[in-house]
Amino acid sequence: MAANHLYLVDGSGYIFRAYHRLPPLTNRHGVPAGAVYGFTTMLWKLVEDLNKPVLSDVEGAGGPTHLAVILDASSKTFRNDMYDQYKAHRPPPPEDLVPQFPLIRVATRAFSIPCIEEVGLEADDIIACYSKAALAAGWQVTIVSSDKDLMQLIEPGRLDMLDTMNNRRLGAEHVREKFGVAPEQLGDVLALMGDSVDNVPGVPGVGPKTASELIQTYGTLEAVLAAAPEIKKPKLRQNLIDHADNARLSRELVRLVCDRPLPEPLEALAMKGIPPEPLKAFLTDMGFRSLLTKLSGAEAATEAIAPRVEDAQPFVHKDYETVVTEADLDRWIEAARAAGRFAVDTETDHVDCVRAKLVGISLATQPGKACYIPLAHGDAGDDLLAEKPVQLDPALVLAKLKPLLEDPSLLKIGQNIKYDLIMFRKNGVDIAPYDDTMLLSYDLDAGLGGHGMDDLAKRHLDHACIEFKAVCGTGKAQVTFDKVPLDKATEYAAEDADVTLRLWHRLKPRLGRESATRVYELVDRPLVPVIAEMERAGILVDRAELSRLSTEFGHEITRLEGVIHTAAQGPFTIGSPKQLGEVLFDRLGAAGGRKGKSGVYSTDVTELERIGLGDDAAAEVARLALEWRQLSKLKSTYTDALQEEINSVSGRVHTSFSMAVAQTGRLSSTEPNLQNIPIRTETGRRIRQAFVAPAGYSLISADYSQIELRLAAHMADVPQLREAFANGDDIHSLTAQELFGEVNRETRGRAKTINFAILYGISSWGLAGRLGVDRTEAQAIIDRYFDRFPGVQTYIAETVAKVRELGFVTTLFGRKTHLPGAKAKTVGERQSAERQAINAPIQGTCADIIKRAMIRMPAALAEAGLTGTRMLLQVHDELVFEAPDGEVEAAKPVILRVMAGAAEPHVTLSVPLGVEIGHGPSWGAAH
DNA sequence: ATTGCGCCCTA
DNA sequence: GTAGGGCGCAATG
Repeated sequence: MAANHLYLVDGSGYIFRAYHRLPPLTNRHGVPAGAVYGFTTMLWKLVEDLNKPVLSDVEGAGGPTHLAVILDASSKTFRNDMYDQYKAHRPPPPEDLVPQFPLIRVATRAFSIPCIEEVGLEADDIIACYSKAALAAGWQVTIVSSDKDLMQLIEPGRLDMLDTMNNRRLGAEHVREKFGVAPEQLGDVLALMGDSVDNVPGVPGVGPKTASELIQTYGTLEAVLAAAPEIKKPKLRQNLIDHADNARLSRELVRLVCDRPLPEPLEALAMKGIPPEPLKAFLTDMGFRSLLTKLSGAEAATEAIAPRVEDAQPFVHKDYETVVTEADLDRWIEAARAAGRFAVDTETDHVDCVRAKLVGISLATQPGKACYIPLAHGDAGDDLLAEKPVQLDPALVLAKLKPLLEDPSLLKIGQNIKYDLIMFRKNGVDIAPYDDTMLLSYDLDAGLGGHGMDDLAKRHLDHACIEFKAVCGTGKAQVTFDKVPLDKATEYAAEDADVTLRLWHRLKPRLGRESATRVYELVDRPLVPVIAEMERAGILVDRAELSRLSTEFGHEITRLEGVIHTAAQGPFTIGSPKQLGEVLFDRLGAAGGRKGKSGVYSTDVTELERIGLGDDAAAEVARLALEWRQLSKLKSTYTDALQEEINSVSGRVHTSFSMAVAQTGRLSSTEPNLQNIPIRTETGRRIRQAFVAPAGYSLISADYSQIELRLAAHMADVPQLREAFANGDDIHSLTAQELFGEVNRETRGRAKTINFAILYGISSWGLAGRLGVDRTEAQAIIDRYFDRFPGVQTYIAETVAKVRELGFVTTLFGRKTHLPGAKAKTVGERQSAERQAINAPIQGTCADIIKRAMIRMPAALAEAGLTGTRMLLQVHDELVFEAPDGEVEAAKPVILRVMAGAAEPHVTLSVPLGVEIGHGPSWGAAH
């Protein structure tokens, strides 16, 4: 006899998750409806399963015979009587989610499905009550939710949970995996760990891991509390003793109530099929055209208002293949050809791609269908791998893959494909054409979160990738990927390719819909091979010179230490802001002194300079400490560190440019950061002089002159500024003349500060601080600026209006920066977002323009026959080249032309782009 | 061994 | 007031 199977949908939980997972759609009335759309499709799928005996992916789990949606009726429940702080700090739901709550009830009614809520009970409790009743009647139960509190109810074979976003069944094994205990012990774990969102106190210092370990060791919460005095770790022991009451309270808070009378009898939840009305009316009203089409079985709607929701499939690591035979390799290559596009990922033995060796390659041809081709596992010989595993010959694999990876009719998809491009280039393979999911995400969602694979898998697939740490270990025990056994390596590497392919399916279709195609195709995607080549080239540094500077700085630092300790009447750690502050203010009695939030005196430059004006011991220490700070900064960050960064293979320094980190579209540089090499002080500039060209070569430095101000003049349409740039006039002098009626050193300096303040999103408070005037005076200056340059005021007003309305701003090339803070609750946060909104289009357009110049540069140099000239670095508005001495003079006009014309033809500026260029034996000399 | 903070280098 | 990365210290595990 087929047992009844009750499905209980956690409606409130679902809508919160759907809201954060799905795009912010609005229905045809302009009401936000993304979460409702998700909810509707989810119900649809559940209902469809009604007539299927078994869900395809789970053995024995049938579709529903009974179904209800459970909602929270009110925010106050009996738990608030127990503990008034319960859920007290939970932030209010987002503004565009609020109108969707009532629509959930409307949607449920449209399906003619019961919708149950009860005042004073949370949805979780109602679900518990129904679960208990149904189990008692011998029914199967499935709770449609992924809420951890509800996992307490799981009973093997009788009650499971369904995560519809992942299409994943959650059983006792899931609880065991996630919390290390059986479902019936979960309440004790949850009580110990607490929940910051619901404000369940738990025990301080006890997180999921410790809670799980304690319950695993002692069995129950009471047993843990009883054994507390014997626990070894002193802090944990004390916390358990001190907060035993909180733990018991938490236990009651997480306990689900299951003994209340049912609002509706079980039989009232029977599925009787879905009448076409009122469902059809609901779908029409909401404008869910694709679902409407499904319902009426008519022709496909030409343009559905909602995106097609990809059927989420679980990640099954055991299905990934390890390819070690030629026949298997051929089969995968054939599958990739047949698919027309596939994801590819390389595994290496080093993050540094100059030294890295290719260890393996993974491919994914369909979601869930991926393989790993190991090439060099166990080559080094080691303990983990007793003997070198059987693998295909790397040369053979590369020879077979080359036609595939270079086939112009096949799209290669990578996540941060710059790395793979470099690795394959080193092995004689030039991947083309390609897509990069990291850059797709960056161009769609900059400002909404990270763009690394783990971030994206979490955000779009609700999937936690296997951690690299879990495969290769961490710290001293860390091994390189070639030491990893093939089965583990396959799970990790193939998953990467699988995730990448699935992400591409989610992201690529959005590009056109969300107007990101232009910046992706015109700016970021074509930049990848250019940057790859710059990183591969690296720059030469004079190790001996850096070493000399290190020694020199070191001696001076030692000398200063002696003098400082004498003046301070005793030794202390000068590098510790805490100790320096205490010496200056408490021991030597310096006046003033402001403490930060961690209770430490501020000892930053402004503070030390202020103290240094005096003539007592504190002033002397402050002045000397400034010198000490400068030298130790230069030594530790530059002269010492840069020597370590010289690559043992190339003898040069290879930075890594991150293409998807900065919110505005800029690049960033790491390991080492070559975008913050000193230039402002004479001592600092000596470090720039250690960046050199090899014998017979020179370095060329070309930078845009005041590009951000020029772009502001164009974007805000300020005639005086535009003319001044066209005539080559001094822009700060002009501003001084307009604002103060006369130009001298002082007014020009103030005008310069104000011009920068505009670019950074002006505030009277901030400008006041910079100019050393009071707020009223700063505001008066701003008013005068707006009066003289009304276009600036309009630009700011329009930009702020735009970010408030749309939540993002755009550059002239269409690059978006999302600023969710513009809709934040606090004024401070909103104002901060507004300043970012004012700056991002300017800074971002500058980034777009120099990127366009970089993309065109290699071909322009090649066309001019300059085969020896290479672009090495980008520093936001500057490009650094290395050129044979014989090519320098010919290269300069090419570089100038490309940079000055970089916006054209896609963007036409009303101001010229000025470029300054110089060359010399070192970077310092080229300026 | 990892993490947050204060500080400071760049455009 | 914008955008970044990295160092040493001091407090965690």
